[in-house]
Amino acid sequence: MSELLKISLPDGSVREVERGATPADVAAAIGPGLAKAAMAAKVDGEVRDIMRPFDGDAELALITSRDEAEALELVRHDYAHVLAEAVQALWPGTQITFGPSTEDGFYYDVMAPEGREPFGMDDLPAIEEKMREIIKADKPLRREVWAREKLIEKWQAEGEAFKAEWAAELPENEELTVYWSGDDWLDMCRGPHLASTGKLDPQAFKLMRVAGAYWRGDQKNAQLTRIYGTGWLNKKQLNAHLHRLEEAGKRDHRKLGQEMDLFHLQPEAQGSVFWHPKGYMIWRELEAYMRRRIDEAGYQEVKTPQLMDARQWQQSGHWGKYRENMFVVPDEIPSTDDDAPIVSNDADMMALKPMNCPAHVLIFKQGIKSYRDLPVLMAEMGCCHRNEPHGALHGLLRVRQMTQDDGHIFVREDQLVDEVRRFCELTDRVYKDFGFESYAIKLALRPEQRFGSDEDWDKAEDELRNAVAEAGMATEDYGWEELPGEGAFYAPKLEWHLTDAIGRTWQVGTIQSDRVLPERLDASYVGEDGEKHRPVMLHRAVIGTYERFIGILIEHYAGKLPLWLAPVQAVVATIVSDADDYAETVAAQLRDAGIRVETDLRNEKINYKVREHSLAKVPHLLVVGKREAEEGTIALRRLGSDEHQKVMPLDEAIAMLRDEALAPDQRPQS
RNA sequence: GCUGCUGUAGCUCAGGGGUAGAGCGCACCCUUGGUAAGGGUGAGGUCGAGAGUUCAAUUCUCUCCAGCAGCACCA
Repeated sequence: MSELLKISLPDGSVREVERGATPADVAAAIGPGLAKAAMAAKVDGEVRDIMRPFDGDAELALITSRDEAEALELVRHDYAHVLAEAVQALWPGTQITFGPSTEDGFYYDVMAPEGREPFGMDDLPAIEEKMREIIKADKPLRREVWAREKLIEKWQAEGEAFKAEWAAELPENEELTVYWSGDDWLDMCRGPHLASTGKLDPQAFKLMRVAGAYWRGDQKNAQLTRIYGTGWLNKKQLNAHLHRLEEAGKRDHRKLGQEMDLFHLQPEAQGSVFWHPKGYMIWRELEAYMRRRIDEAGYQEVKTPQLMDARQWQQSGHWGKYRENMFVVPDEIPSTDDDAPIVSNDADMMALKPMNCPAHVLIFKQGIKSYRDLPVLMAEMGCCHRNEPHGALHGLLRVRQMTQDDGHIFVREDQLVDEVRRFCELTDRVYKDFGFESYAIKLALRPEQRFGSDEDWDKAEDELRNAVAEAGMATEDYGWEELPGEGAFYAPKLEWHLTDAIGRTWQVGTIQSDRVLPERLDASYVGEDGEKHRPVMLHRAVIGTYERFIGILIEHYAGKLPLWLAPVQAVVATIVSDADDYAETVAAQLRDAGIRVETDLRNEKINYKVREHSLAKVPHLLVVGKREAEEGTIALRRLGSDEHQKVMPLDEAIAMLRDEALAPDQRPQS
């Protein structure tokens, strides 16, 4: 057997190296520049330490900072380890658990020593300082394979209960590795890592915040302190990231909602929105648009009760599986006697609806349905209440009173896939109308807590999978992914996700195929054979809820809503008070043409008015002075336009604005 | 719900054991100005709520409430 190994490089060349050689040796043989730049190695497609010897002949690609995705992943993982080492150096007795890289940085979950409070923001500067020390010490990171028993023993001896538990539970066939940092600290880790801590840039990371996180993501377990950081290849990248965060903060719908006077929230109605006139105008336009879209798609709109008796919710199954999230109301006249309880202990219960589905089944059940009547497409702008945990509430994106663009499609088995596919097309059309060029579709599979047989779930999951495939959307372009355990208790879900200003994704659209509820509420139709059959019920929403969707729209457009959605579409601003009468005329004519217009006749300079309305994100500013009043023109200034103004006859301006203010579905097809 | 941070004028924020400040906004006055802040005067605050320590608390301590970030949960 030859002692020389054949290492093929990306350029096709092959180098021979001694057994025991490492990718670092190859890099050094190629040139000192590469030796310095090489961070890790891709050996037969697997990213490995640059100091780890080859196992045999291999294909090798060296990873440098030019392979940005891989390089970032490596440094972030290393920052996480340095973070853990720093925390233990500062506070001996701290337990360490788990610390991966993330989208833009890293975190490490730790448990403060017994008797010490969880780490807080005040501790971060000291940790950062210690991390810099460790980086500057340029400690070699050395990989070793350990026997499981030895590893568990070590963790137990050091009081690392979490690590010990984890080491014991790693799969039998997995090789357990540790990484030494210098000679005095080690962590159990699969790797890979850089050759030494000194490869990190001490100025390219920043600890961002601390938060609680449950051990293994389970609320029943101990809560650890998660220390988050952002980490980059160099300081320039770090600063660019911090700048991006700042910019994203400016798009926050809560901030814009206040600045633009769209809505507010207050403690007396936690999680429920006070829509101001301007914010509600967006809602009205959105609702009108959705009505046109669902009319066109063949839905019939209904309206169903807010309050229903607990018995109804018991029958639908919500009482058993969803009660924690429901607002329950006693069905009793409240006592006005100061000495008596407001309601008796055994009052009958009602509940505000958390979903519209049971009520829609009740409508479906009125009268007898023939197989010819199916599919029945029922829609409701359904206002629902869900008793969400306080910590979950988030502006418009997570509320307790929400209005869904809900709908239920009752189908025969043979119609199911086709209807799901049609729905995929509807969502695509709607999202594109709002300029969402990319979104993600995910399939949430059966959860642990569920109704129905495994066969039904197999079938339901397959149907959704197939429908998306038929629509051509089960691809990477659509972020296609399956999420085990994430489905609703009654059905698997297809989910459509959009992204907010700082990159968090939110579910908006969904469709779920459900055989449970029609069964529980005994919905049926008469088939061709004259027998009773169960319809399948598709629960679906396109924009999800008006609250969330408007929140996402505000962030998506950074407040600069397209003309058709803008609450104030135009402002007529005067330069001199002599033009006041003319400005009123202009505004009146625009109003007659259906444009939402305001006048600004204040005793202020035009500069001031331009600035103010620009900041208020009014799409069009119509400036009128003496000249325009005499000539019957206006000077139009568009928000965000480079050209300053365009003087045009009033008629022309009105016709133009009227055309531009049409919703996407009302525009002539080009 | 859990962990951490925060709560001072309509908004953004400074301050600090002895009853409170700025800028913007608002009101009034002067100014009629041609495309991103003209000038002046003035009004406006139980310093999130409650309790404790103190001669004295907006400031220190505790409890609660709310907001923010994350976790868990979810549209």
